[in-house]
Formats: sequence, structure tokens, C-alpha cells
Amino acid sequence: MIEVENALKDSISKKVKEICGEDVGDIQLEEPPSMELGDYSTNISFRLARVLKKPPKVIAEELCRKLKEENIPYIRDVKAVKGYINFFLDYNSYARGGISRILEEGENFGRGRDRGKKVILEHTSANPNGPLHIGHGRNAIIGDSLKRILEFIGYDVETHYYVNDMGRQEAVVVFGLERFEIEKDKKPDHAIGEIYIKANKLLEEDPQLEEEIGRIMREYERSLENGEDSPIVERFQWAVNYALEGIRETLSNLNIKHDTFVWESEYVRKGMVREVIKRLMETGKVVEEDGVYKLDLSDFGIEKKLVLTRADGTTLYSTRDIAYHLDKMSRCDIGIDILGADHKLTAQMVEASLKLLKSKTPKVIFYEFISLPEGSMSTRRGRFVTLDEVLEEAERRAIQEVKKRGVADEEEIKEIARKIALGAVRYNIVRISPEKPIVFKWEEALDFEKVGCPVIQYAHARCCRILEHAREMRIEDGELFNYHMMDQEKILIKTLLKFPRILEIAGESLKPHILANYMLDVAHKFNSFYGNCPILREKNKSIILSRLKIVESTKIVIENGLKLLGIECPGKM
RNA sequence: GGGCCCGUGGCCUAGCCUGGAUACGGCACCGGCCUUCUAAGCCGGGGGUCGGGGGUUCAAAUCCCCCCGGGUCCGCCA
Repeated sequence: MIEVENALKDSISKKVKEICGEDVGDIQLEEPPSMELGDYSTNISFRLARVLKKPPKVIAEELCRKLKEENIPYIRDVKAVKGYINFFLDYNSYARGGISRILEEGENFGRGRDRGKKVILEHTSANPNGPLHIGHGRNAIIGDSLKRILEFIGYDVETHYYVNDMGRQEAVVVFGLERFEIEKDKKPDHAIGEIYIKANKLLEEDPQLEEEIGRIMREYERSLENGEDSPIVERFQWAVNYALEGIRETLSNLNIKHDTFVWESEYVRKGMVREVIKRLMETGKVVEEDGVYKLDLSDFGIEKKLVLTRADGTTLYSTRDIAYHLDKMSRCDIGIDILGADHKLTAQMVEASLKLLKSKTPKVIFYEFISLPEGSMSTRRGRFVTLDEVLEEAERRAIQEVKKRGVADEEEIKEIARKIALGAVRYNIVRISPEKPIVFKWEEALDFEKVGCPVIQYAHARCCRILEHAREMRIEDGELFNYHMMDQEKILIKTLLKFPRILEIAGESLKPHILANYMLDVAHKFNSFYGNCPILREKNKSIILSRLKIVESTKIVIENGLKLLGIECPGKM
């Protein structure tokens, strides 16, 4: 609970000032390794040792004496141990205060005040030349989770899918569509993907055709710049929209919806790319080399020069990307991009260019690749595992599991299995911190035992069942938390009350995996509580009532938390 | 060759930014618990040179340097 922490910090800060006469800045509160040692601790004495020229142990004891005189809310005792100062909560009042807050706030528990800040978060942005694979999934899932978290803690968030319709790869699709029949009964993104693979194979066999790709790209760009709605423009639009239709469906199955799809070509059509090039030319940082103009970014520690346009005058991805970012950053307070680690250099160059143009720059979250045991994925070679097949397989296995348990009837099973599958897939990706490379293995991705989201959903289902039974029992109101509480309930309550702080940390540091790991922690703490503290079997009415409130609070935290990870709770499983 | 990222028990993973008390969990393994709130669970147990070596510090998984292994980038591709 933030109130407790702030009160503690204030008291410590005040006493430190009395001892050494000066402000030592922000006090850090930690949690001791075990409950016997206390609930909160500070290592301030170690930091003061040098200033005061006294051993930490002596300082801790002195501070401890002074802190004991203070009346800090919810704190019943202070102890000095081996240089640390440890604080002990009065769990009865802490539980009463904390639990009633969770229950009052309900689905708003953890929600932050409106910050009056507009965020544009760009994620997924996969090229529309095939279905999304699990690598794209990592991008989409991190992005969508982050959007939900930021929104919940008080930001106004708009998500962008930057549609890359101008690259070589899309020209290859258009080229392929001229030569191969598209399979109309296939899911559109998969059908486009096959065309793309076939076209690439053809290009490999007959490199002469490469000329044709260049011609298509030039023609498309010229048409756009002239503002024409020529056949080539229509062909590109058709191909892109067709693939996007399938991509949208996959995203929707993952509970992901973008607010805006921004087409790269729009920046060419509106002349904004030319404008950017012109403005970059005026910075005085442009040199001519091998017949093309290049931007020298050595002032930013980047050795590689940025090519502004091709020798044939057509634009490049990077310049279009700068135009997009210039526009985007002017429309928000904070811009966030989710990018694969392979984009690090490009992102640096975009950032440097934006600085040259006096623009704000985006915050970028980089994630490492998901590879297959046999090597890295490749859309071009058709070597990838699609999100569609992962979701489908997960659902198939979930149906089997749910049937085995026999807790739901035929109609419910499908819906329950869908939620479990979605949770398993999203959770297994979002729980890993993004800078960690992942090797995709089917057994790991779809393991419903123990690790992962089903455990959390299961804990939630248990809550639901208990509350259901409790309603039938019609337990009357009474005094709460007036008994000697078990460790498991103390630990659970403390964990539940960390939720708002966790969201703050996960949101501000742009790390959704922190929330994911916390959710598993809540489930474990709940299971331990459930296994050790009788609820409905308890004789004492006040204890039953109090524990039911804990169950209800757990249900709220799990629902709120999983919702922010884009995961639903089946309620029974 | 240079830049960036990763390297934590047999396997997966948190902690690293902001250094502190027994390194968080899970899988697998061993033992106990279902006529009692869903056993996708609970309780207990074994298992660790935090890739290696130096350094800074009263204190290093955490900060600095070097090395090893893996990934990635260094296109008039995106």
C-alpha cells in the first residue's frame, strides 16, 4: 500500500535529518528476505556509515530507537537487525484498510489518475506480404499489453500499425499476383504469403526479372507523387488490403485491435517525404557520394551515412520512416515504437535525423528474435510458425484438457478453451523480458501444466467457485480481521496490495513482463492460502467473512491484471 | 573486423538500470496429501563456480576492464 510506504519514508527521512542534519535524498524501502525479519526494511544506515563515521549497526540502533517513538500508520514494531532497520505491519488494520480499498475500487483497483498525456504507440507493423508469425506475435503482444497498461494508469493511448506498402517486398507480391493465381479459399494473408514465396523462388531462378521489380516500384512511387489513382496504385492497394484482412483477423483472435492503420505511401502522396529530404539537405550535414546524397550523422556517433534517395530518385524506407515519425511525434506527447532488435541501427539513425529537424524522438522498445530450433524464421523462404497455427493448436489441446476435467458442458467448453489458449499463447510470450532471445518449442509454448497462464486462470476459477458457494450459504456481515492471521493470508494480502505499484513500474518502465510475472506470483500466493487456510469450512464466522473478502479481492486483482495482458478469465476450467 | 543484445542448478526464467541480509519462481527428480471450498492444487526434500578472469567497494548476479560462447546489425533492403 502506497500510503504505508510513503508514511515510512517520511518518518525515516525525518529521523535521518535529526541525526545527521542533512537531507540524504529519496529513502529506498525494501522487503526483507523473510517474514520473520519484517515487512519493510531500509539499508539507510549503510549509506550513512561513511558520512557519520559510525558502524551501520550503531546508526541502525539509534534510528530504530527514534522511529519507535513515531506513530506510523499500520506499523506495529521497528527492529534494528545487522545494520538494517526492519518494520513490522499490524496486519489486522492493514488488512482491513487494504482489502476494503480493493473491494471499493473493484475493476478500477490499480487505475491511475488521468495524466493529460497523449501517447502514440506503434506496434506489430508487419509487412503485408504474408501471415503473422510468432516473431511478429512478440511485437504485437508486448505492444498491446503495454497499450492496455498505459491506458489504465492514466495515459491517452492511440495505437498505430504502420503499413509498409512501398518496400521491395510488396512489389514482389504485386509482381507475383501478375503471374500466379491466388487461392481464394485460403485465409487472405496466407494466400498472399504463398504468392510471395512463389515469386521469390521465380526471382531466384531468373535474376533477370529483378529489373521488373524495380520498374514496378518506380511506377508505383511516380504514380503516388502525381496523385494518380492508376492501375498500379490499385494493384498495390488491393494486395495490401487483402493481406491486412487476414492479419487483422489473427490480431483480433489475439484480442488485439489497432486504432489507426497508417500507410507509408501516404507520406509520399502528400509530399511529406520530399519535404523531409529538403529539410535534411538544409541542415548542412549532407554530402554527395557515389552520385547520391547522404546524411552525415557522425555528430551522433553513427559512422554509417544515411542515404536520402536512390540514384534513380526514388525514396527509401528510412527517409519515409523519418517523415512518418516527424508527423507522428507532432501529434503526441510521447511516442513509443516496438521494434525488433535488428532495427537498432535504423532506429538510431531515425532518432538522430529527428533531432536534426528539432523534433521530439520516440522511446523504443527492442525485442530479440524468436527463432526455431532449426534456425531463424524467414517469410521469404516460408520457414516460420504462424500465430494462426499456434492459436489453433493451443485451442485443440485446451479443449482436450477441459473435457478431461469435466467441469463444463459441451457448449461452454469451446469458449473456455479459447480463453485458455489465448492466455497460454499471450502469456508465454509476454512473461519473458524482451531483450532475451527465445527459441520456439511447441512443447514449451503449449504446456498447460504448472507454468504459465492456466495457473492464474485456475486460481481465478477457484475464487469464483468459492464465492458462488458462499452466496448460497448467505453469510451475514460481521467484524473483519479481528483474529490471529495465518502467514499465507498476510502474504497474499500484501501481494494483492502491490498491484497499483506494479502497474506503475511496468507502465513507466515500459516493461509488461513485470506485470506478467507478478500475476503468477498472485496465483501462487493464492494457491498457498487456499491450501492452508480453510474458508467455507472454517467455524468462526468472522474468519469466514474475512477470508471471503480476501478471495473476492484476489478475483478482482486477477481479472484486472489479466485484462491488462489481453487475457480473459474463463471463471471455471 | 566494429557496434548492440544474451549467457543464472539437467531445462526455462526473475533479479542487473538505482550494489547490501539465506539468488524469485517454474519444469524435471524424490517423499507426503483427494469420502472435506475444482489435485491445472497444497506441504516437505535434494540440486547453483549467477559463462571465465581481473578490478572498484565495508559489501558485486548487479558497477568497470579483458576474454569465451550464442544471436544480431554494419544495403542506393525493409
